[in-house]
Amino acid sequence: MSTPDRSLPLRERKKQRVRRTLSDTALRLFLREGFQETTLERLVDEAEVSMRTFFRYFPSKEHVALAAEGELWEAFVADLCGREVHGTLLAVLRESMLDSIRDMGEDWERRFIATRGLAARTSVLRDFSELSSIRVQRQLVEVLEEKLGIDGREDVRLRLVGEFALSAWRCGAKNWVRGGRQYGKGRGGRAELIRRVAEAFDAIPASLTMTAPHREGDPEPDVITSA
Amino acid sequence: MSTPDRSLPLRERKKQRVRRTLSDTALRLFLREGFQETTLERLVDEAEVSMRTFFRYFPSKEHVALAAEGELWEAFVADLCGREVHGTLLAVLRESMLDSIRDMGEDWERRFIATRGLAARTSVLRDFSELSSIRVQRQLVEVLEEKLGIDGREDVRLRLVGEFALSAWRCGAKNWVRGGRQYGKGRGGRAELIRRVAEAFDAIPASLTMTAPHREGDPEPDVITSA
DNA sequence: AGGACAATGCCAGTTACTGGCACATCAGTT
DNA sequence: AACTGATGTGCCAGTAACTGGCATTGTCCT
Repeated sequence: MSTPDRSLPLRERKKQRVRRTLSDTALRLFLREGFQETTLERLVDEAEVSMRTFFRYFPSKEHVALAAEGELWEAFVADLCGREVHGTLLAVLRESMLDSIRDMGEDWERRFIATRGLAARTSVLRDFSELSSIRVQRQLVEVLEEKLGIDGREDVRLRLVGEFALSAWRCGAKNWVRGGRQYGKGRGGRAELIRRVAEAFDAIPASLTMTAPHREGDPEPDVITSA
Repeated sequence: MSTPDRSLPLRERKKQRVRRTLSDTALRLFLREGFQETTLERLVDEAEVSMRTFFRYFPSKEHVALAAEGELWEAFVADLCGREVHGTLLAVLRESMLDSIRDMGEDWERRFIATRGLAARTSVLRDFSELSSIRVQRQLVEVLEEKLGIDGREDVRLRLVGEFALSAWRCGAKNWVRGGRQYGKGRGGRAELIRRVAEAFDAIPASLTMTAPHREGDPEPDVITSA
């Protein structure tokens, strides 16, 4: 339940505590009673802050539910900003993303797993989560444009690379949730998440040339046409 | 402003007319006064239906604004369902998407352009549009799973292919809007859209191996590492 | 013409979210 | 310790998207 850093000014510590109380309480209530079913009124009552204050910390009900995910994206963008770019851009994004996951605090893992479990059974949160990933992709491209001096509008490839990185994330994360459920506790931790996302990144080249498997009754396939 | 098909039963024609009135009025009002600024009350008043009826036609304010886009996705999924799969999946998706754009009705083009212009200056609509594209991607993968007898959870590549197709769409459409604005009227039509999306599809392979351009002051780049 | 069914309108309610202002709390200064 | 400016919080009243229920109207079929 990590206490705020002692060295920070009192005011700052207090803010962090409020924020944390809100997202923890939210996660607890949402998991127990459902996201849609829990009203914000109930939440702010439980967390003992006014509704007005809630909205000073989170811009929406969805944001507080997926706070852990938001923190990851913040870290990811920050990591990318301070990273030297060598080799293929896709490889850079891959490393940056994996490192970001690795470097999240100890407590983050637990919260993120809960968050994902919640999203898995709440369609509006699934939507919101995917939307967030697209927003991150936009930021990503902006960072790269800045770093490389390329205009993403001139060179389509830049945007595409951004898309692919987040595509890999979405696929990896999706399979991670599923795997976690299937193999019970112990699995489904951070290491497994990293493995899944890396796996998705690595599958990218092969997916481009993927063809329909030959099933009985099908006519003979033509020569493979250009992608 | 295309009148509903004479052969359809009266009831059906009436429904189509209401639907059309709603989306046309919405587009007109939103373009003139802004999406956020126009309340649904104003819209249903203008279209002369009750608010309750509005929600029987469109599940949200966003949906009516982006109705034209929704129609495209509907057509796309339908096209893919009735399509034989030969060659690489990505090529199939590419053709299916381009054909769908080509086959949309005459009137669609005008509405779609307006729709996109609106989305370009309304952040919540941009978000919603991208979210829609992700939803389509989900459907797409389901269709392919069905057709090919592959489980997307077993083979990551399937989901990735779906992601790439819609990535290409997003990039292509984005550049299309920009290009349309830049070169004035005449350009920015359907043919141009198709060209842009095709261009994005074609840039996919090259984007995987894209590296940072060499800028003065940079150290010598290493050998390209594996993606 | 008349019954079945589909679409619409009306009304009253819920809930996420916002602006404005008064009040409280904290940091730095004297 | 009191003073001050800044920063954070609570309260209140409001808006606007969306929903359920039921009576009413319109369309189809025989």
